[in-house]
Formats: sequence, C-alpha cells, structure tokens
Amino acid sequence: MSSPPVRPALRERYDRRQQEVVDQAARVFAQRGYHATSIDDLIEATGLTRGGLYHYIGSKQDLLFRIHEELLEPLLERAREILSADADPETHLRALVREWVAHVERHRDHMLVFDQERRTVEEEPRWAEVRRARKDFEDLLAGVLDRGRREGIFAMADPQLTLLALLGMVNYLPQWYTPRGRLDADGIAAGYCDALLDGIRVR
Amino acid sequence: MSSPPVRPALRERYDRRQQEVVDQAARVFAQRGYHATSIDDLIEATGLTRGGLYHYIGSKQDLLFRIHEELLEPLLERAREILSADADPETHLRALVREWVAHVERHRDHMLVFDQERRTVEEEPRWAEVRRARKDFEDLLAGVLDRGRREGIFAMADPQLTLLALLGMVNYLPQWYTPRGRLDADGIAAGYCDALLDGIRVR
DNA sequence: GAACTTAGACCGTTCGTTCGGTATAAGTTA
DNA sequence: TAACTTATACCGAACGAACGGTCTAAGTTC
Repeated sequence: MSSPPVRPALRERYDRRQQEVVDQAARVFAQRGYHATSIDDLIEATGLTRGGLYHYIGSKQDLLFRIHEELLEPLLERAREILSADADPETHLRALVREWVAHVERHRDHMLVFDQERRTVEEEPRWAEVRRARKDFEDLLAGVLDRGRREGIFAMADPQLTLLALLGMVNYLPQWYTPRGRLDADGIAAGYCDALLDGIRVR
Repeated sequence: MSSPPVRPALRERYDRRQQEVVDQAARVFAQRGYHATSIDDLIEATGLTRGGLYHYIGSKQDLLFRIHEELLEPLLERAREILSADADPETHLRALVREWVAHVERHRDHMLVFDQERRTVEEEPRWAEVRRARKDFEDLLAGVLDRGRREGIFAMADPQLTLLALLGMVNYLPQWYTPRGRLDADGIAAGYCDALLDGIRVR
C-alpha cells in the first residue's frame, strides 16, 4: 500500500475508493469466505488490476481487519448512547437489540465475514482490538440483563446462559436474513425480544 | 484414495484408520478453518505422510464431506426416533433440544466446521445431500413448534422467527461450549428450553 | 508371493505480493 | 497562463513460496 496522498484534492477520492474496495471485499468474502477468495476474485469485484488494488490496501489480511473495524466500532458507540439514556431495562434491551439487528441488516456482508472468521480473530495478537470490542458489546448486553434481574424485572436461572442464547439468536441472523424477506429489522428485533421476554408457552 | 481392502481382517483396520483421519481433520479444520488448513497440517495432525494420507482419503474436500455426513445423519436419525414416541410437544421439544445439544457436545469440532463452511455447502450441487439433511432437521423442529401451536400449548406471533431464534441459540453453542465449563449438555438444553418456553420477564 | 500400506520426491498450478514503469492530474514558478 | 515539476494513480509482468495432488518404488503383513 502506498501511503495516502498528501494533496488534499486527492485525499478525498483516495479515501472514497479505498472504502469502496473494503465494501466490495466484504461482499466477496461474505459470499465465498475469506480464505477461499483470491486476489483475482477481488480484482474482478473491484474492477482494479493487481497493482491498482495494492495501491489501496496493504494486504489481504489488512482488508479483513478493516472490515471488522468498520463493523464493531459504530455499533459499540450506538450501544453506549442508548444505555446512557435513562430508561428501564426492558426499554434498554429492546433498543439495544433493535439497533443491533438494524446493524446486521445494514452490514450483512461484514457480519457474515465476522462470523466466518471468528476463529481467525481469536488467535493472533493483532486482533486484540477486535476481540476487545466484541467483548465490550457483550458486556453491555450482560449489564442490561443483570440490571433487570437486580431490579426484579427479569428472572432467569442462569443469566450467562440467557446472554449466550441472545447472542446466538442475533449472531445467526446474517445467515438467513435477506432484505426482500417478510420481516424488516424492527420486526425481527421485536420478535426476538418478545420471545426472550415472554416465551412461547400459553398460560 | 486406493479402494478399501477386500479382506475383512484388513477392512476393519482400514476403516478405523480412515475414521481417525476424519476425526483429526475435523479437529484441525475446526481450529484453523478448512481453507486455512493445508495438507501438511493434516499430515502433522495424523502422523501420516502425504502418501499415507491420500491412501485413506480421496481429497481434502472429500474429508469435509465426510465430516458433514457423520454429523448430520446420526442426529437426524435420533431426532426421528424421539418424534416417533408418543408425547406432548413440550416433551418432544425438550428431548429434541437435549439430543441436539448433546450432539454438539460430542461432535464440537465437526459442528464448528459445519458452521464455518456453511457457505461452501450452500453453493455446489455436490452438497445437496448435506443441505437436505440440515433442512430435514429444521423441519422436524418446525413441526414440533407447529404442533404445540395447533394444540394450544405454544403461542407465538411468528413461528418461523421462533424457529430461527432456536436455531441461532443452538448453532452458536459450539462457539463457546467447552467440556470443562460450568454447565453440561443437559443443563444447557434445559436452560435454553426454559428461556424459550417461559421467557425471562417476571410476572 | 499377493495384497496392502507407506514413503517422499515431484508435478503443475495458484497463491499473495512486489516492482518498475507510464500516464495524468495537482501544484509551483515565471 | 504557459511551462515545468512532482505526487499520485494505475498497470501488468514477474516472483518465490506454498498449494493440493500424483506417482513409483520400497516396505510390511497376511
């Protein structure tokens, strides 16, 4: 990767094209998988040549890193905003899940890559930042559940298991969600929250 | 891959070693990912040489196929057994989830590969059988939920979404389950079912 | 000695990456 | 504003390494 241009007039275009490369890469990685995607596949997807591509990226792995970065930071920020507002745990939970599902909807490709490469991310030290962001988000969710429990709004035999169930539900979303589906993000989020809060048993 | 030996005494050893190769492969694939695992990695894991390895397998992809096959067929069979017994929907559901979670526990590596290579499996026609088995299992679950709804035991605004929530919960399991954890398979299955059936809201 | 297993050198291919080059646009100077 | 300089954009051939897979011959077991 050549260093970004110094001339202001070019800097904007460079950033825009780099962004485009990352997004296209996310699309192809999501479809084919990161390792199964070759540089030639990326060439085809971006319309650049080998040399042109490497003008905008440092390496293939660098691309994977950017995808994760773009994905987690904004979500984490939004989650913190939501929790900083005064509200009861149920409201917080619903808002959090709604934002999260909407994020999945908007960045489905990124999310698929995120899921697929979970193990890659878990190994090397370079990914510590990404792991941390993921952990932080999960802690925020855990916090809401715990507050609900302390306030007597929620009750669960095993709060940790409940959190894992919720994580599973939403992390599975990118596998089946399609923009042309019957439900939109809000509908899915509401449905998930209803299921989690009230269950399905008739009383 | 050479054809299996004809003599019964050798056939057994051959099958046993082939099984061992598949299991070791599952372990390495689960850890590193299928594409990121090289033949040399498999050599190291199995203790065989290149020639020895290819004596027992047709190709790397063949290995992936066997892993899927081993995983889904027995689960599907057990699920059908469970459902063939007379019982109310809740009992069926709980038994199904218990068996499923136990299966994840026993074949965690296989399951991780299964999750990781979901996209590979979705594309090529060769994998139709695997896709079909997965679909069949999901249909069995859907059937139980639907029967519960028709009998007035369960109620959910969106049965399909409920199924997807359940699938997400359990499919996420291999990501965090460890045999040395606080909960065993039965505990996890029960916890999941409790959450799904009754929710967490205090009434 | 026939059936089976293993060894490891070797094959062609594809991989991610580099690099020297050229065309052009931006910025500078006169 | 014309001439000049330089930063940048992009290209594509070439690279060494690593890939999955094959092959033949030697070894082992029945």
